[in-house]
Parts: sequence; structure tokens; C-alpha cells
Amino acid sequence: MSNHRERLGYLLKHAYLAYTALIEQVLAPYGIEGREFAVLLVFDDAVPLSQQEAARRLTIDRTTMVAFVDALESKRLVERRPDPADRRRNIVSLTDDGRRLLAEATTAADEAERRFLAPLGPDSTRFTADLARIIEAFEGH
Amino acid sequence: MSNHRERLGYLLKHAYLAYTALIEQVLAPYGIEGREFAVLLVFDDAVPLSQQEAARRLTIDRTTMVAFVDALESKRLVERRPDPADRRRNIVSLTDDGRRLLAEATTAADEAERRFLAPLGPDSTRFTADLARIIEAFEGH
DNA sequence: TTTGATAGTCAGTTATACTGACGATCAGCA
DNA sequence: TGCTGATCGTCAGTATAACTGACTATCAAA
Repeated sequence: MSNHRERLGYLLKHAYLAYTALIEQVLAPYGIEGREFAVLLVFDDAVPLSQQEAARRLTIDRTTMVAFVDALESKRLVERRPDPADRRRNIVSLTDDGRRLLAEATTAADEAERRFLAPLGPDSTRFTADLARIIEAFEGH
Repeated sequence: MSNHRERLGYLLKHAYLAYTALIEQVLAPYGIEGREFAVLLVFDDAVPLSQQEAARRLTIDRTTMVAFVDALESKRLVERRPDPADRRRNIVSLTDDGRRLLAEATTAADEAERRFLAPLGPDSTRFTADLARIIEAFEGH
């Protein structure tokens, strides 16, 4: 009975849905969505990134990235400027506001992750490591 | 650095994407998609289900279920008939073809799950149990 | 300096699932 | 028996997300 609830696909999908619902709720007070948070994280890097590099890291399309940067720029959280070394590219960097907001949002997201993993007890890091292992194995297709 | 790759959201999303890609590939020879497989699984139940009950179990909308049953019915894998006890409802049941195909597809999906979890070594059931635990905890919102 | 490739952008398309409304049907009650 | 409100399946329309393809500007290499 209730066979489908034990299938891996069901479990992965609903774990992801549950996490998404939680993180959206937690980030809402900061005026950003979960995906915008991810984009901010990518651009908050030691080396400045072009839009396309950032898109590749998140495994989204470069045309999709345009809209994200548009949105974040209109919120004054990031700014585009042409890469002097290659003027086809945009260097996207966080503004001071962006960095401030990202710091606060990260704290909130960390707390949400802790709550999400709480049912697993003390060794929830094992679960996270398992996820990473699976993804890594799959990337070598 | 490469901060975002350690975030739980990234891990959950990409684990789900990897699994989806694998299962779609494995089910393609049987002429069904991953979501259709899930729908078949739900309707292959001891007690006959209405469309709405099945939709609730998969956490999809009842209007979405209509299209799935349409597709599966046109492939002669399921059939609708009005519930004699409540003629507002459709009882959806698998045809003989549907049962046969589901049996084969299930074998293939099981094998895919095994391959997917292989990187975790012998105790991959722990990982699955963790997923179930998280979902269950979240359902009590 | 010409050729082929790449980055960002935009318009249009596709995929997916939703909202709202409708007819048919049911359960409860006067 | 005949109303009243709710439910089921269905459909049309809508919203959202992400894509494809084309375009311009720019670069790298011969």
C-alpha cells in the first residue's frame, strides 16, 4: 500500500518542496526570493564573476540570469559594469546594501537549514554529505 | 568560496534534478514519463481511488490530475468509470496493459534508484530514511 | 582585417500547474 | 419530497518559469 510514498522520487521532490517553502518564508522579510538569494551568494565571490559564469555555477540559462540581475539591480543589491578586460562581459558585484542584506539573509537561511535538519538529530551533517556525494557522482555522468 | 554549492537548497535541488534526469531516461523505453509513473503507482492500490484522492496523495491539483488521466487513458494504461456509489467521482483503475507496464517500469525504476544511491555504499537506506523523516516532520507543519 | 566564436539582451515559445467557473451529483434537512 | 450547500470532474483562461533563436557588440586568431 501507499507504495509511492516510499519511492525516492517522491521523497526527493517533497523534501525539496518543503525546504523551498521554508526558505521562501524565511527570506520574505528581506524582500528577496530563494533563487535571488542563491544568485547573490554566487556573485559574492572573491573573484568577480560575469553573468554567464554565475549562470553556469547555478546550472541556469544565461538568459534567465539576465532577469535575475535586472531584478537585483533594481533593488540596488548588485551593480553591473563592463569588464575592462573583455567588454562583452558584465562584472556583477554586490553593492554595500547587497552585502549587508546578504549577511542578514544568510544568518536567517542558516537558521532555517538547522530547523529543517533538526528531525535528523545530531548527525545531520552526514545527510548533507550524502547529498553532496550523490551529486558529485552524478556530475561525472 | 564556492559557498553556494554547500547550501542545502542547492544540494536538494540538484539531487532532485539528477534523479529526475535518470528516471526519465530509464522510463522512456516504456513510453511514460516519471510523473506518469507516479500516477500509475498511486492508482495501483488495493482500494480503488477517485481522481481527487489520487491527486491529494501526490500533492498535485485535481485539475492537473485530469490531464494525467487523459494521457494515461489514451495510452490504454488506465480506465475511468463512474463510481456507482457516488457518481460525481471517477474510479480510475489500471488496465491489464497498465499493470503489465507498471510491473516492468517498477523493476527498471528500482534498478535506477539502486544506481542513484550506489555512491553512498551499503547503508543507503539510512539516507532514504532521513528523507522520509524530514518530510514527516514537515507535514506536521 | 577578415573570420569565427562568445557575452549579454530581447522577443517569442514551451512546459507546467494554477484559478475560477460550470454542470452533475450528493448529503442533510425542513 | 424538494430545497440548500458542498463536492467531483472538467475546461478555459492565466501565471510563472525557463527555454530557443536571433541580434549586436566585442574578442581572439590567422
